[in-house]
Amino acid sequence: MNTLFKALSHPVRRRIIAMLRAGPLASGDIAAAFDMSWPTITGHLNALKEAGLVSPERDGQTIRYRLEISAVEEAMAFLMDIAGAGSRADAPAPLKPQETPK
Amino acid sequence: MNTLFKALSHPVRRRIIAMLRAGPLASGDIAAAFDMSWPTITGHLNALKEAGLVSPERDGQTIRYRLEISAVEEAMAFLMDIAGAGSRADAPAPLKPQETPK
DNA sequence: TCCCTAATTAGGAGAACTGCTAATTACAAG
DNA sequence: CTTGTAATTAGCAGTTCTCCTAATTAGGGA
Repeated sequence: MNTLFKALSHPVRRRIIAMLRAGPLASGDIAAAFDMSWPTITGHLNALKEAGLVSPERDGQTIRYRLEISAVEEAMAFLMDIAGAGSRADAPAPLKPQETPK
Repeated sequence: MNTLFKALSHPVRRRIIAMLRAGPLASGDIAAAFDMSWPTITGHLNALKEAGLVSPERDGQTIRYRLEISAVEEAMAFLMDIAGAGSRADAPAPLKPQETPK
């Protein structure tokens, strides 16, 4: 959960995710879409991978990254949990604690 | 959008948001719920405020923070946009660009 | 084997983040 | 005005993030 939101907190990483909506892309194709060095993009891809947001698949020389919807849904679940209960004092039942930050 | 996800990326800030689901709370009451100094919590509240996730209201000496659902919904909209279009190659229509990171 | 392309890892500089203590502001009440 | 409580701002140390260039790994083809 922690790495998930941290991964989402950088504009370049969010844009990479948006690119992958249409389907898997090679690392190089992603890097080419940005005005940054390829190693920097690799770093962002690693952050996304660690968060479970993407997964790499090797195909010969190229490595293609696929978007993992389930991770996106996990983040969404957290937000729905909060948006669901308004700021009214008569909230129904706050649900389970669901997170216990150290 | 940027500050929004950045605000959500810290466990303490997410827990503060979760606390506010039930209704507004005073700064001191929030600080008391954590094992950290009050000024540190003030810092987190400022981050949440800048992201539009909470808004402060003064009432005498105390300052109460209220959760702003609309900001939560904004973040949710971004995620739905992505989860909506799967990783299938025949995606319908990627929607508007909606974000153009520098 | 040797070379080329695809991609990652290593290492480091500079900025941003996160926590603290001390000092300050804001309000209420005597 | 002075005192006390609520809360923020100021300033600083240590850590993490973000970007770069240089070096390295991995695979495909001559």
